Amino acid sequence: MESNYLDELNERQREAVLYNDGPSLVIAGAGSGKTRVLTYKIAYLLAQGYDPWNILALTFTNKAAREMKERIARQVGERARYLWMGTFHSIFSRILRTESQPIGFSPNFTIYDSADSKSLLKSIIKEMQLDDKVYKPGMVQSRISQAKNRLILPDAYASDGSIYRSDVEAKVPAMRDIYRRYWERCRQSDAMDFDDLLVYTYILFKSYPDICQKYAGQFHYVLVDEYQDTNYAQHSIVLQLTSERRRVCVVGDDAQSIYSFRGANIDNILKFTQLYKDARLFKLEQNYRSTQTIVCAANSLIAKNSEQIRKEVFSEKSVGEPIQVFNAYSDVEEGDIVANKIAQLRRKEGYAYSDMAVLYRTNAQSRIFEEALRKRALPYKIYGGLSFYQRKEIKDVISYFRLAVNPNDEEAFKRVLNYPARGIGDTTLNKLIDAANQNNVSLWKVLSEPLAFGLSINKGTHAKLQGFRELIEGFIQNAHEKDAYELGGLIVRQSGIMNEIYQDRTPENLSRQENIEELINGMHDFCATRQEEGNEHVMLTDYLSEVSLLTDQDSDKEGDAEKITLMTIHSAKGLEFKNVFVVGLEENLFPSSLSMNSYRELEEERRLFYVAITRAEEHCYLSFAKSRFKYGKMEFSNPSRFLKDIDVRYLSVPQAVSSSSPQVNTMPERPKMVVCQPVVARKFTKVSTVASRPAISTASVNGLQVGQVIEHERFGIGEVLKVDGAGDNCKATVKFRHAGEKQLLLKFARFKVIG
DNA sequence: CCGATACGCATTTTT
DNA sequence: TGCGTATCGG
Repeated sequence: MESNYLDELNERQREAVLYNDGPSLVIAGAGSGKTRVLTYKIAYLLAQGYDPWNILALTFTNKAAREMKERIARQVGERARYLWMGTFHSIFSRILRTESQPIGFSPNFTIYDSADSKSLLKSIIKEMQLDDKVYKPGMVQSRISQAKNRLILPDAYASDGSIYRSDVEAKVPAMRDIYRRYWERCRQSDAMDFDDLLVYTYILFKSYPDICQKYAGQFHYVLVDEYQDTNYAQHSIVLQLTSERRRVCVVGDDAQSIYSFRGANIDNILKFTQLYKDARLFKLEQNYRSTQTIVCAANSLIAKNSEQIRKEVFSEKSVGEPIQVFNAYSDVEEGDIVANKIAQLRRKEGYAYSDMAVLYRTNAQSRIFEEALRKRALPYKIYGGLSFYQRKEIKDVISYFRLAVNPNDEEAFKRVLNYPARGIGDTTLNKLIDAANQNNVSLWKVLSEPLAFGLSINKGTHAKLQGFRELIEGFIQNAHEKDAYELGGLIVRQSGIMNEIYQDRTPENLSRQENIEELINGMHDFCATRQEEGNEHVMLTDYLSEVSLLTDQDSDKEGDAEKITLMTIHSAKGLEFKNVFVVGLEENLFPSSLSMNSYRELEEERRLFYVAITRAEEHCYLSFAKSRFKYGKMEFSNPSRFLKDIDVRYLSVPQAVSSSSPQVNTMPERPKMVVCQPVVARKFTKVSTVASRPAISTASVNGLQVGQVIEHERFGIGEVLKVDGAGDNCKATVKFRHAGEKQLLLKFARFKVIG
């Protein structure tokens, strides 16, 4: 049994798995079987007599944790269930909920997502009467996040001269005050943001050595995946937990460090070896994923970076074909080339759609490829965009849940105080906030004892506020008695959200209803699973603590089986596809003055490109467009400088891209489109309307009727469900075969009626 | 307090 | 260009 899986490893991998006498660092090149090493190592530890609850394995995504757990379960069965395996954030939140008391939180503390913390910062900036044009909430948020990632607390932040100087230089001297206020407000609300989960874990272990001892004692072996993506806070906690026992293995690849903007620090890998001087270093250099050409091309690119741990990744797979570079004239043509190539790969070489991925730098770049694929009726799925849990109706419902568990939660409170509308407006809310700030208490406390906190409001408002208080109090009562699923349904009904949304059946409302139903169904599944695992009562708080750390990257939606994947390079990390298209490789994708100013960023950009290429198993295609529309204007650009960093021997280039790229200084002549005939679109200019009845007059050439089938230039073929509005505001709701339901503003829509 | 219009701002983002 | 937020008027 034991030798059986060790045989499946190469020599390097086996060494890394078997060495467990002290700290170790595994540098795992792209596609070198990193996850395999981690899973086998854990299986090996279990076989060696470690108990699963004594092993802590930290990952960055829920998905990675889940996959690894499944793979281990295949090796060792039931015991895998008792491993401490999860994301940094989920493991630490679990610890923090158990140990919440000493750091002054309740076990039910709320986790603010970034929208919550941004909204809190916004109101703090407003209250401090600072200009939000200067103190941009997003910027303030990222500065605070950076500080937290470096474990700099408000006091240290305020007293640090160099930080203050840099804030003054950035014209934001009040940063330290905002930070302190933000920090206090979160505590007031019994809430932590994502960074706090790390910060407070660190504080907890630092201030209470006995608690640190408890966990350091429990975790006989600690493993960390994707170590190159850890920030200083995560790195420090790993040290707190392992410095005594020194049984720790971190796995990562410095060449794939692409999250520095989130505080990830490539130096952590180097720091690790400095702090654990005796750490054994293992390098996994055999790539099992890609052809030799792809591996060599990727190597030649990354060799240009100066900050790296030297390694020579190699492949013993076939040589493979050169990486093909597509040199398109326009963005539309780029889309056409890619879509045609995909169709060809499927037709001539028998690849499945799920074997192909289109990777781009930013989500905004997806559109042109969507259109090209849709035009050819090629099925695709697109990652990114608004997550399920970010949708308005879901956030509303969850806010009620959050209040039921923690009424001090300020962001949830503000969100639903007047949703559904109950006549409590901004004026009243501001009075509440003022009173709360005056007395350093939460909004809920003010609401509970308005007189004690000197809230001056009229009788009607008072009654409305008390109505809201009673509503929430009822939920709190029920939260102790009912299980999550039951309570969820009750809250959706009693809060009035149901009424609000089931009022009319506009398409938006319909989809909201579906979303809320999906959420409630999800709660049902959650309760059922937990009950199977032996938990008798699954409380709302259990559900919330899980759901607030969930992103919908985690849930694979139905029907993703046979589809082309469109996603950003960042979210493609850890995945692999037979054929990969790396698109939109222009030089001036971003204004170079804003970003790309430091050498480090340049190197990271190269690593990003490296990650993109190494997703490919068999074919890799690179493409760029010399001209594209950006913000409605035509823009011209040269191919990315990083293209030139790849050794030409591995490229198949239509023109001289690699050695001397064509300089585009003048308008290039646009060639005739040969690849694809554009859909003939007729522009709607005038729409005649019948007064008072929101419909377009019939029969005229420009008229659009319910039931008609149209072909839209971007969305393809669809059926008209509804037409309303007048004049320039005339809108049509159309259900498209591939794009779903869309609202079209007829003034701008370009389509033709085909039936 | 809600709707309609006006303005301004556009990276990547595992948690 | 196209969306998300700010502001004004009913």
